[in-house]
Amino acid sequence: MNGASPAYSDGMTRSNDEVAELLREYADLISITGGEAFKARVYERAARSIGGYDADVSTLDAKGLREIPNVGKSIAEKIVEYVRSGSVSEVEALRAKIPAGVRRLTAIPMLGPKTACVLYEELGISSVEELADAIHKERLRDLKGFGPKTEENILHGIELLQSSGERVLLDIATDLADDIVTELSQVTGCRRCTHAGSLRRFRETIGDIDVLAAAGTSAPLMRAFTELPYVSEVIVHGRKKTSIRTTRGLSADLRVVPPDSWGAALQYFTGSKAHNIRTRELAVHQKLKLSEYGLFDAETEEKIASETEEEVYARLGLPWIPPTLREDRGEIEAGLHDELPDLVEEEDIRGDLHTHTDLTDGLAPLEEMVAAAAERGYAYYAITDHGPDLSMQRMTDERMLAQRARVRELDGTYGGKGGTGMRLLHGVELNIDTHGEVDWPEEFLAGFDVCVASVHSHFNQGREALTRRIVRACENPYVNVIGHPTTRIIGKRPPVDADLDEIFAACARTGTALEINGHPARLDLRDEDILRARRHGVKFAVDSDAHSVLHLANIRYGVGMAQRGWLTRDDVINTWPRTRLLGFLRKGRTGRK
DNA sequence: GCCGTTTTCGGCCCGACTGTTTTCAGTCG
Repeated sequence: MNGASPAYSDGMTRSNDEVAELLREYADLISITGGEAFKARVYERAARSIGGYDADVSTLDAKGLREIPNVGKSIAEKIVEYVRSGSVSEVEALRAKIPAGVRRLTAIPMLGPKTACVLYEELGISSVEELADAIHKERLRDLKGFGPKTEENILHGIELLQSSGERVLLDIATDLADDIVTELSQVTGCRRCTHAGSLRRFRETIGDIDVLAAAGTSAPLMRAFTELPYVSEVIVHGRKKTSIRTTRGLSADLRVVPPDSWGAALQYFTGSKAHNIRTRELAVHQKLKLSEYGLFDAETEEKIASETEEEVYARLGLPWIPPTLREDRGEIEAGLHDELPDLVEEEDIRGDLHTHTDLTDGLAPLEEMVAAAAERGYAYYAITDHGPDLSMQRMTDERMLAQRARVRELDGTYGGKGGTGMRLLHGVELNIDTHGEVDWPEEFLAGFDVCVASVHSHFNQGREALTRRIVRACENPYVNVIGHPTTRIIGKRPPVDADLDEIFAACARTGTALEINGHPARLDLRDEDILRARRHGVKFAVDSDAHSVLHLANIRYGVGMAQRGWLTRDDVINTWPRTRLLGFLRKGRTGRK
């Protein structure tokens, strides 16, 4: 419930996303009407499976639908009904009983389905506004279980909801988490401290920061945590767990555990919730019990494993599962069959294929960017400033050729004797115009080592035109990488409405890589699209799209996204040795050296 | 309502914290 809803309205909702949202709503309505809890959970699970399923549910029959995990006879029938008629009678029946505003009440922190149900049935409250009004008129006083403190909490919750702390981007959350971990690590008695939660899993946006610490006594850590300079409010304050709200709009949880529980606690606190439920079920089936304190024999309570994550997973019959896979998207099954992917890691990245300099809209001169890239230990590095189509960048043939000459010189310095061995590629970020054409004719493009091509404008062209436009760019024999393929800006601009499967097929067919852009506001492609593209046999380029020296480090977020898309080194062209990469970049071109 | 190297029926994750209900339900992660 109250999961991550994107801050923008998504123009390209897939049938799967529509169905998933409908099932989530049904699950909430079951909870609110006092239905069986496990039934609601099944619908939530099915919603998640469908959202992450690669085939479009509107193209599947009942038999095909039932192959989706957690989808059985009943849910398959509902999906068929939805695809055929646009609605599901049983969902409509509950909608008729429970106004939409009642479900909305559960978005208030600390107000769940049970409370929403009581408020509606006893007082007829069916919107957040009515609830605030009722509290001010003291109408909640007569209800059993509602005291003055509860009223106060609800009012405060409404305030928070209305000034809603949006989920924040990965870099913002990372900075705050690093800061908290650094501070707490210095507290006397702190044996270990790290961040966990969705940040450790590299989710694209972060709702709150989870920090785990190991210590014999928790009090000094809890105190230090609540006394951090940017704490605006202490939400809960206990011996084992404390939650704060910060002035940076993010809240943070601290859990303190005994040092010998570290592994089990880290496993628990990393999540996801769905992954934890699956691992705990796995434990139950083996007559074990898994909690944040360890893996125990269910009967004797004897502790079996707890010190490291590896041990805990091993005793469940699983290899260690990388945090980026822990979303219950098949990683448990893959682990049981020893079929987990050997994920690409940041150290595997041999070079960045999409970066800018101050020749166009970057901040740093070529020499500084190249020096910083060499510092990162790259084996190769591409400079890809904008072409002339983005006219504000004032690019000309002459400027581009002059940059190339300088790149070749620097390549001699770095790649030659006495250099770091890093080889430079001269590239460009082309603009894909409304017809799928790019900035220069083929003769000029032939001079580049690598061409990234991206959509920068006319995002609302319509699905067919946009799809054709990007497919056309893939078919250009000089275009090697489609940059930030959906052009989304998280929280600001929705992804373009295009037929991604058609684009993925075109990329696979033409030998064009899809970019995984590591800029924290882009993260484009996102994880679910990567999973789908991978099944088409597409290759990927994980890039920083750096416009400054500092932003070269953003490639780590791209790697996080690639891992969430289950990618291995073989899937990512910029992990390849230079000769293999150059072979890929030659694409289908003829007559090129 | 789904699911099965302990089950086609009988199960369905686990613990912390809060407020108020003197023993626990609700919510969260």
